[in-house]
Amino acid sequence: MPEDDPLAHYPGYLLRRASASALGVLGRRLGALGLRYVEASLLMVIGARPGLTQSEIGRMLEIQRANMVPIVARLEARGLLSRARTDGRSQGLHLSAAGEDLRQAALGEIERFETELTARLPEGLRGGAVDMLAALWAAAAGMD
Amino acid sequence: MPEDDPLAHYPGYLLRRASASALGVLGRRLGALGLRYVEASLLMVIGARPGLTQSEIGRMLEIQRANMVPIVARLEARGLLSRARTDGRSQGLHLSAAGEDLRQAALGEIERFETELTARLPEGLRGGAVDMLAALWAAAAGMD
DNA sequence: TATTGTTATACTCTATAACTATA
DNA sequence: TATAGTTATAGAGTATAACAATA
Repeated sequence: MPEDDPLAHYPGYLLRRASASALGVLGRRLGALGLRYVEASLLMVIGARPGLTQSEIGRMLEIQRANMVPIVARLEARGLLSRARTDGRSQGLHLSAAGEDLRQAALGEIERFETELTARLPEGLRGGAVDMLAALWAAAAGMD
Repeated sequence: MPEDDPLAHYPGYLLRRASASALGVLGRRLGALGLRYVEASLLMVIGARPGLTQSEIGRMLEIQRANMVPIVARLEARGLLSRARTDGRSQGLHLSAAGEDLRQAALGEIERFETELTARLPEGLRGGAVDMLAALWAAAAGMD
């Protein structure tokens, strides 16, 4: 955006600024539902694939086991999810009715956000954003 | 990337994952130079536009005044930059010789990173990444 | 009154090491 | 030996409120 910003031609920088800007907006909207971004992500994943353990979800979202603990505990304390032992050490996560309601509300916000973001892109770029971002993710992940 | 990730079609999510992945790689490379990402950004900006104050740089990079203080102090303590009063309350920032050397080393890493990231994109997407990211940034910033 | 630099503080996210109990 | 969940802790990044000096 600002043409006097000497970093504006670097994709890493642009990725960071675009991400911070987008997540800021979405985070504030989810905050109105009482959810942080990461909490909404968990509701989405558990809703789509009930029974996953928190370790499995952590691997999927690249959140470490230790850092999953307070996130899941917070959602459980609010009665949004329940744990079902599948194993002496594993517990599958499932949404409660309240969790499912909140998941749908969050999904509505996320889809409204996606629609609005896409609508604000120049016409020629609208169709390709998701593919480009997926490709950038794959490219960066491959550099590890 | 993972087709069993139910969030993989949302640009906000992809932006976050791509950004985290890319910045992780670049951050580790800059770390080998003894720099954090935000410190390297400051070296770039001051190198390109010497004399800017830390408040001005903060506005450019969306870092708040209060949070600029320890960043600038750290770079100054390492002898990478100096402050020149321009005003009773303002101080323009300039790179020292060591700061300029480190800036060039960091720039080399950043450009190597950019080249490698771009090379890892599918051919058809290589040319459009920067424009797409700039458009996404502008779109998200406009939603504030 | 507004701005610069600053201090203090708190919250979120992320990272590591270690423990326990199960497999 | 490896894994799931957990605890504790430290490092970053980010946010707000307030103050002194200056414009």
